[in-house]
Amino acid sequence: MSTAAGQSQHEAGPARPVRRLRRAERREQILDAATRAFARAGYAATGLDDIAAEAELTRAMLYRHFDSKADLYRAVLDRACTRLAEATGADNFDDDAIPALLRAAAADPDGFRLLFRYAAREPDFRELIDSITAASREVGRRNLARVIPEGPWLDWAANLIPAFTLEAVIAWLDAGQPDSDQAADRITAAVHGVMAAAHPTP
Amino acid sequence: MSTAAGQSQHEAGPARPVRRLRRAERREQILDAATRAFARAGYAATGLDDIAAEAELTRAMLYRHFDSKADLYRAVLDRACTRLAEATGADNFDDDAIPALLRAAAADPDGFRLLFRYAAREPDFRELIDSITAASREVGRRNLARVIPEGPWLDWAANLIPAFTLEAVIAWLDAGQPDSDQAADRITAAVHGVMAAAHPTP
DNA sequence: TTACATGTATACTTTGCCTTCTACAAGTGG
DNA sequence: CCACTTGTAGAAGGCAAAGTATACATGTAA
Repeated sequence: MSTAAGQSQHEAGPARPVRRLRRAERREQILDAATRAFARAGYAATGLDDIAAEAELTRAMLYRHFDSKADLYRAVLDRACTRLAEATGADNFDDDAIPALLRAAAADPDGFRLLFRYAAREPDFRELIDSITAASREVGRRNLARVIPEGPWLDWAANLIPAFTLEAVIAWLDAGQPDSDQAADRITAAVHGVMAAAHPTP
Repeated sequence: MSTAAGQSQHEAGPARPVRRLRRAERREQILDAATRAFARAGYAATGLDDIAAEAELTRAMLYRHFDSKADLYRAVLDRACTRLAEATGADNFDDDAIPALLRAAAADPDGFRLLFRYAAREPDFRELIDSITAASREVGRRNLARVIPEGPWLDWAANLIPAFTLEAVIAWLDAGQPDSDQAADRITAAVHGVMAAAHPTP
């Protein structure tokens, strides 16, 4: 029976026809799946089996596209960083900064969450997004330095405001991305509120 | 030479006299060290060797006090939760909530950071602090429900405000814990700023 | 001084998961 | 038809870190 005419896999069900993709497309599809999988639990807590399952492939295929788990993760993070940079543009924190962030987050929610909820806290990979976070902190600090004197409170505000902005964007994703124009207004207002509170005294 | 009269350890240096503690105290000291070690990189990225080194003990001793790495981690988190609950009191988010949070964070900075920077994102242990975060979200939601209509924006604000408060406290720890009274004022003001921004229209 | 709790030191086993390898099946294009 | 690519299936291999075991040293208290 089983050795008769070679049936595809395990003779289960109506024999799904096996999706074939060309190399470059499969690579992208794997990156998509890996982004989703990693975004659920971070690097360490995500096994290659989870990723393979998410991509509906075997583990072996992952190794035909990436040298190692770390390599795959780096590729995922790199792509997410690139997309983020593209979607936000080289905009140096002018008034369009927050709408740009929202666009970026909406364009790649899993990548966004992965970058800022997990990768930012993973010692081995933090460096990959440090350029971004360091830049935003620096810009924030320069803006704040006009109204807050040098000292621990400036440090506090300069760290807090970018972190808060990201939290607000992620909370917006979690809330189902309602009305992005309104979201931009609310987040902008909230950031101003935090900045006002960061002042020493009125 | 080396086999002469049994010298304590490896004949290195002036033979540190070996700190002996009674079981309960050693346990606490291990929990302290483990809290510091885990607070640097989270559960997965911290080895038992890191903890042993931090505690200035051998790995073997860790197993005389805890059954496993997971058991040790749970003990660390439990203690941090307990301390947090004690330091904040059962105060249901009245005006003293933020000063209480600052007191708690100052009393156990490593535990505080560990709970909210790492444990909150670790699938296997998230449950241990969920009672806390869920409660704070719920209280926040009830307060907000008076000024924000039911819907995604209420969800957004109810998630964001507790997260923001914690970020603000951690940023205060990172900034060197300057003047906790002023910190309470600024964070309270900032929270109000965020709440104001969360309203639909002025 | 004897018994025990606390500690060091180090070698060993186990386990989980990444990683590699082999064998085979089936679409695709020249 | 044939070479090539893309795919499955599953068995080993290998390694790092968790966990176990044994032997010995030394304060402390009955």
